Amino acid sequence: MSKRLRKAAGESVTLSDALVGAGLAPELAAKIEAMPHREIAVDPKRPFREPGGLADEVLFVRSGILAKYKTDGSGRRQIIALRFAGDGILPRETGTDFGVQAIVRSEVLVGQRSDFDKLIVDHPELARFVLKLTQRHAAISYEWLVSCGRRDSTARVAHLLCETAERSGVDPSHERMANPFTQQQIADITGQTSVNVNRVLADLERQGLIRRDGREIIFEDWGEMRRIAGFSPSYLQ
Amino acid sequence: MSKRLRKAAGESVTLSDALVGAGLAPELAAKIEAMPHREIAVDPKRPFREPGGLADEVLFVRSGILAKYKTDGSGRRQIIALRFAGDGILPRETGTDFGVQAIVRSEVLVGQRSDFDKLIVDHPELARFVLKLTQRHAAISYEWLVSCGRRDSTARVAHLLCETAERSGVDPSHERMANPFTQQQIADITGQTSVNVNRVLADLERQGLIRRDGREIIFEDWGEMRRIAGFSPSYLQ
DNA sequence: CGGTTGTTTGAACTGATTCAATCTGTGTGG
DNA sequence: CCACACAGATTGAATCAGTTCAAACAACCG
Repeated sequence: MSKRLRKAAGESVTLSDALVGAGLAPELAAKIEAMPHREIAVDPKRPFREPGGLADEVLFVRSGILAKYKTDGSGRRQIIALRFAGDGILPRETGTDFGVQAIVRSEVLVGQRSDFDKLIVDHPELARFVLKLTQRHAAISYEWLVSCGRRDSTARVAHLLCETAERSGVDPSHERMANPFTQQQIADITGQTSVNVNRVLADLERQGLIRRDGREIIFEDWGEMRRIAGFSPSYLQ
Repeated sequence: MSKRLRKAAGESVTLSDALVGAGLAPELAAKIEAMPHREIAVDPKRPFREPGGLADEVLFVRSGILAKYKTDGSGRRQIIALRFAGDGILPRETGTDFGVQAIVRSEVLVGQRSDFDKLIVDHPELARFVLKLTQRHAAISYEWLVSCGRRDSTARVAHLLCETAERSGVDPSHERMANPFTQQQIADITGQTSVNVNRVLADLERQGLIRRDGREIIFEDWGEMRRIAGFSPSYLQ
């Protein structure tokens, strides 16, 4: 599995690579890339799609990281899912109730829903792949729910860092990870304030679990990190 | 939509009814029921499936409510999803990392993964239905994440009550709802302690938003209830 | 250089937890 | 029909994790 993820990392040049890395047969990945589409470079500064839009588009992430977000009644923002290279964002008939924003500058393939639907119908294998991806994302949502509901703030942040290392294909015991998030974004993912995230990160560093070099993170004690995070990567498949 | 949900409510006698209520064409619903399967009555007292199991089975809920749950490192329990009549629980190849428990006594159809897979391949329409159901469940997960991450304890409980009313097809402004949850279960869903859930419920009652009659709940002011919960049912589709 | 975005720190506050005790309803066996 | 057990609900008091508000600092960029 780690091999699979390694391939799905940020360096892949083509979407096909990323999709194949995510477990899709090469000939089917080619079908997706052959679908009529636009390529868009998405800037992290401003929202890419507002909540309520995105009823007719399919997105595939070629490189970078996208975030789905929602806003509660009083305007507090919550990031509800991340999409790495090879991941897709499917529309719902009723329109999506979430918005989409880039975490880092990303390249995104934007296709028509109708074209994609046709593809799905013509290629049952592709339908199965999409279902499997969706189930993987569900498993990640579940893990996030456990984080938000039951873990303390330290464990939540640690868990996010562990998951991000795995999903972006970094080998945490040897490589440093280019942490893609601002502290505000970590707060929006883990349901806290950026002030507290700051304190938690400082704590983790003080305890010798991580070292920080600008935005980069070096895991000094991966085993202990996993332990306090309660992180076991099996849910990532 | 409320009509659709009304049909999916607890009273439906057959699984077909529930599935059709959830939007499946009758002839395809029949296919699912024709699949080789066992019928099991699940008791709420003890877990139905432990985490780690459920790699080869498909579940469909005929009546009642099932909960998927996970446990964090230190043994604290989090309910991550609910499945009402007409909902299904699909396996993952790697086995599921969640357990399954009934909230109320439920009737469940248990089929073989292989049979179900065959069904999916043979009927693209069914594949589409399953994908759509899965997306609906994802949308619910997202809303739960917003709850756990950004809403205060009152809003979290209120939101759960609103969602439960909708999903179980109760018309909140006229009918009373047979609240299926113990306070501990509400705590396990909303990421709190049962002690606090108790205080929140007492608060809601004191404010005149709900009235309680044993386990039953009467919504005294549905509009205000929705408001403090930040509940807008569009995500349920 | 000034403007902007992100990080860091302190002090006061508060919502929710924890622990512990009590109360209530229901079912069971004598 | 009562005694007992058990699960769930309720309440209080002490504590604490995380928020809020405010201010300062650092890094980057045109």
